[in-house]
Amino acid sequence: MMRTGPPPHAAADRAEGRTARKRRAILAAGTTLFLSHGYRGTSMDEIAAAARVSKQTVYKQFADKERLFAEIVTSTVDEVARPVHDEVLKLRSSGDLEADLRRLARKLLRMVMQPRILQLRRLIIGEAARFPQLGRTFYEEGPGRTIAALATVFERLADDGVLRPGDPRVAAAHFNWLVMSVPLNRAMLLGDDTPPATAELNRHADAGVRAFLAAYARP
Amino acid sequence: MMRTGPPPHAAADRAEGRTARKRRAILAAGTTLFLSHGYRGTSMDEIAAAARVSKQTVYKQFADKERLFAEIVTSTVDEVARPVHDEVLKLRSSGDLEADLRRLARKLLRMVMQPRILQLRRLIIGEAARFPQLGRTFYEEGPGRTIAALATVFERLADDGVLRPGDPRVAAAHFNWLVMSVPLNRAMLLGDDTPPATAELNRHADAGVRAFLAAYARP
Amino acid sequence: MMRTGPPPHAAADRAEGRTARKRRAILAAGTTLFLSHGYRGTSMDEIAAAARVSKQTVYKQFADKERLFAEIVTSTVDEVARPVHDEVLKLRSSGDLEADLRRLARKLLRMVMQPRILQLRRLIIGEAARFPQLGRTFYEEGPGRTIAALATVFERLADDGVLRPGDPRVAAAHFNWLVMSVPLNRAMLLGDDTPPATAELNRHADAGVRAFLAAYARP
Amino acid sequence: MMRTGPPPHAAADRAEGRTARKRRAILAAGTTLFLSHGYRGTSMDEIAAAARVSKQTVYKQFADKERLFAEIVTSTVDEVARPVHDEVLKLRSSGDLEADLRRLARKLLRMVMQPRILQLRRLIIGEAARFPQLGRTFYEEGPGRTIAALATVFERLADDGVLRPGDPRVAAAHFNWLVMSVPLNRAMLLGDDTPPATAELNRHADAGVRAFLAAYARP
DNA sequence: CATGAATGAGAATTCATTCAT
DNA sequence: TATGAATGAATTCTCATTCAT
Repeated sequence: MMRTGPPPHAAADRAEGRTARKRRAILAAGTTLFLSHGYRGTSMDEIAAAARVSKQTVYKQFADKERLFAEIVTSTVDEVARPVHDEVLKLRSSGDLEADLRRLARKLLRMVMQPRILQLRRLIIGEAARFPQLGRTFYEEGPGRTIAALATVFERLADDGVLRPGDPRVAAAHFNWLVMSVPLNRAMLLGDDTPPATAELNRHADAGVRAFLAAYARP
Repeated sequence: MMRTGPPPHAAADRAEGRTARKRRAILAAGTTLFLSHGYRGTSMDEIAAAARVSKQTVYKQFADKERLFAEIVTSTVDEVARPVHDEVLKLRSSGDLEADLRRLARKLLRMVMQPRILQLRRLIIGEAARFPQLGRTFYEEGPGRTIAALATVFERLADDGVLRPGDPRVAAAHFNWLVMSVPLNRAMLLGDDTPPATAELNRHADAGVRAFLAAYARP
Repeated sequence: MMRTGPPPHAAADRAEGRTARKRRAILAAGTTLFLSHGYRGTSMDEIAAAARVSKQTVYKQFADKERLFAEIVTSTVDEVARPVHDEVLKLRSSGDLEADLRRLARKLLRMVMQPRILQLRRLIIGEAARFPQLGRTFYEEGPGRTIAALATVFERLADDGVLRPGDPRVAAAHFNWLVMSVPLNRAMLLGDDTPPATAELNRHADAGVRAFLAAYARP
Repeated sequence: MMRTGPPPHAAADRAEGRTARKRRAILAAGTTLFLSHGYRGTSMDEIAAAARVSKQTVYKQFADKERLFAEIVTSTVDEVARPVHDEVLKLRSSGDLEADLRRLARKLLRMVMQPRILQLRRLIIGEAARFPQLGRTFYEEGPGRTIAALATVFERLADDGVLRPGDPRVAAAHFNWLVMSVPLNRAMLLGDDTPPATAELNRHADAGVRAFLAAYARP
């Protein structure tokens, strides 16, 4: 938001900004509505009204509902996947592996259990038949990327003799799902997006890490 | 409703049977359609047509679409959950724990990855916001029940010194998701319901069992 | 309209008749509207309203607008083409060829210049790009059939030495268009469907016949 | 419109030229679109987009869609009618009347069967109810003018004893339609604008001329 | 009781035309 | 003057549900 350099002409800025601003408003309104009422449960009328924009403007910016949906989902995936992945990349061995993994697991779990991500996951799963590409994108940018990054780390730890030898991708996947599966599946199915108490999430994370280390750490 | 004269048993039976048959036809048609096109993607017209029944008949049997949907999902959950649970109950220690768990894991995974169950899970997740009760039912009759049954078994195994002591419900949940999470999450998101080759599923099951035993078996 | 034979059950008749009656009302309303405002100039709403029928009923009977249009045009073509063709078939040599042809020409021209047929032809030509099949049908059932029937007659007349030898289909086409082209093209383009006075039409018909005989009759 | 200061000729010229160029672009785009999709099948948006011009510019130049359409059709009629009429005017008796008429007939028929003219005729006929004036213009500048010019020629030929005496306008109309009707009506109805092979057109033209001469030439 | 029709609303999308910048 | 947004209605088609026969 901080501008360095010469300020552009005010008029041009306002002119160019208006379209962009409307576009962003449409995306924001659509995101909220799609996430909470699903693809078919959201009408283009509602989106236009929520964005305080005419229906024509919506259709001028996005060819049709499918494409608006795809764009919204894709960009939301990007938006929510990035911080998760960043967290994985921050993993550094400090000597105390359990503490490190526990910190990571807690962080990841808390992120993944955010209402927005739960809704997004539910939305994508519910529309996977109609929009398989979106599911693929979510998988690759989400769990796929996390597991791949963890695998790289675990491979080094195995080389260093900290973890047992074996396919690091299997270990990574097991780590990921040991930490997340219990609360995540529960949330997916129960439709309750208010995140559980941090303490509870931590318990799940810690239990997962404990099982993971018992299975994969060098004795 | 009042019958005068001798009720011809055969006729009454046939009459009642016809109603029941139509009811079943509606449920069957609705199941197929809801599973493949979702709640909003399926119209009452389509269901009536597919069941070769008039719309009035549908509305005579089921108050409205929501109730028809709920009944269909509930009974489908029952139908698919029972064999899974039966499988868990068959678990008996034969002395070779790894072989026993492996057999169970393979069996469970193959069941859970059936197209019908994948579709059902997706349907329920996608509609969890509108029909939270259905998600709860699915959870309780599905993973919840499996994990609870496993927990009972694992508790005994811990008492017998075969498994390490600890909360058996955590162990059961970890077992369940170690076996299923990788292929299940992939299938949920990729929207591909053609089940993976048995060999591949077996690999996932076996890897899950191996990790589970490494983590939870008494050394 | 006269009924011979046993009158059907009143109830069944009324019941079966209702759907058929509505269907006919839709076709009638659609015919009028399409003929006078064209395909795009007529809305399904208008048709339903004019037929005093709900939109649903229209869509239950006809899958979509295109198919309703095709059905209407096809059946109107049948309806208007039959009497024209019947007229051609009535042609009999009475010894006075000129009188026979003149009578036929006048009859045909008067029929072809009926407002309904002019409108139909205009409608089909205007939509020929979108509905080429309809144009083909009109051509085959209309001019095509007339010319083919005339060709058969002319062939016999040539064999009898009344007409000059030569391709009878060319002679038939020339007869047809010599009689019709002048008033027909004028009407097509001027958009005026009030038929010219009979006297004027007769002049066109007679002039066409005269030219035809001068060209094709044995001297 | 009032210019103050020294008018930079170049700039003014460029400015005026730009407007004119845009106007021509709009006309060109509209012509293509109207000819191929009809009046109602073409939107002002499409025209503006195809002309690479803003919608405002279109409305600045043409009051509304009807007027734009009328202008386009009128000018297209002018454009396509002129060469046809020029051809008629070139008719000179070379002593061999049949050869002269045959050459003219072939030329005329080939012109009239150009895709652009077929489309234009279809467009005008299809919209004759809404835009009768356009049909009148087309008729007068097209067949009307051709026939009138031919009539002048035929009158002289009759005076010279080459053609039989009689109303030269009737002879001219018969000539015109004997040559054109068969392929033209076929094309109008079948909606196929790819012109028939020249050889086929020539056959139609020659057959028309032959019949015309048999009917109208002095023996 | 079951069929077809009706209802009344709402979906996505498009249109011609006009403001506002 | 020209651009994008807005308007406001219309179009095709579908839906869940309810009468009427």
